Amino acid sequence: MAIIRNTIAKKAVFEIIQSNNTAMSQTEIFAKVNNICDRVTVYRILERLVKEVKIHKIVNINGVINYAPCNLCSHEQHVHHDHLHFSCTTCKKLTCISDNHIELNIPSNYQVAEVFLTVSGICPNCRKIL
Amino acid sequence: MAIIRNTIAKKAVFEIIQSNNTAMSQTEIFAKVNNICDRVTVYRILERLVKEVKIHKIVNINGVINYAPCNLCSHEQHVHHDHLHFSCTTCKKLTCISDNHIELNIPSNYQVAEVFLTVSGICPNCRKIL
DNA sequence: TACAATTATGCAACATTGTTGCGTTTATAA
DNA sequence: TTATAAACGCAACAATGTTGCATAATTGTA
Repeated sequence: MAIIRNTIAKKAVFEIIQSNNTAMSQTEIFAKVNNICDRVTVYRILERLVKEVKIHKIVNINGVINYAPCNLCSHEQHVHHDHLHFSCTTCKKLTCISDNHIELNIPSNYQVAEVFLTVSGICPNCRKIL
Repeated sequence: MAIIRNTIAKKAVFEIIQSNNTAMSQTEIFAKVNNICDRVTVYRILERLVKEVKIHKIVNINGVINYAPCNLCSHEQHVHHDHLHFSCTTCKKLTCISDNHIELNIPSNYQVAEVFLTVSGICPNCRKIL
C-alpha cells in the first residue's frame, strides 16, 4: 500500500521522456533535468516509473539501458509482446518503430514474460548525413 | 592482411565458450580461464573472436554483453536474422533456443543490419527450483 | 492548517563492466 | 633462427549503476 508521490523531479523526468521521440538513457535524461535533482534520484525515479508501467526499459545493442514512454508502445502491445525497437549504430538512438507480429517458437517449458525485438542498422537521419 | 595468431589464451577462451550451453559474459569467462591471462586480454580476445565470426555478441536484458559460439546459431542464420535468445530473469543465463521466422515491418528508409530477438522469462531449470 | 507518517532525496562511497596507453613478450612466416 | 607484427600485462581511467544513511518533502488526516 505504498503511496505514490508525484514530485517535481519525477514530473520533470517523465515529461522529458514523453516529449522525446526516441528512447533515452539515464545519462541523456539527467543532462536534461538541469540539476533539479541528483543523478541517483534520476535512477530511482526511472525505477519507480517502470514499476508504475508509465515507461519501459529497453536495452540498446551496446548494453546501455534506455527508457521510453509506454504510450509509444501501448501497454496492450507491451503485454502482447509486439513492439519493435530500432537501434542506430551511428547516432546510438533507439527508436520505437511499429508493432510487428512475432511468431514465437519456444519450447513450452520456458515461461515467457516479455519479448524484445531490436533491429540494428542506420536510421533515416544518419543515412542522409553519411 | 593482419596475421591471426592462435594463442593459448585465445584457444582456452574459445574452448570455454564452445563447451558451455548458454551464452557467457566476460566475467564468467574470465572466472573460468584460471588466471592464464589478464582480464583485459579476455576482452581483447573476445573482440577478435567476434571479428573472426567465431563467436557472436548478444546483449542480455540487464545490459551485460554475452558471447555465444556461432555454431549454436549458424552464420547463415545469423545473416538471415533468425535467431532467438532466451534471457532468464532468475539465473540471468542467456540461452540460444531455436530459429524463428521474423517478419519485419520497418519503413524502407531504415537500413537494417542485424535483428536481435530476446525473450525474457524463467528457464526450465529455474522453474523446477521455484 | 498543522501534524505525523512515510516516501523521496542528496551525498558519499562503492561495485561492475568495459576501455586505453604503453612497454614487453611471443607466435609465426621467411 | 630471426625479424616483425600480433598479443599481452599492468596500471590507470571511464561509464554506468547501486547502496546506506541522514535529511527533506509530500500527502492524508485530524
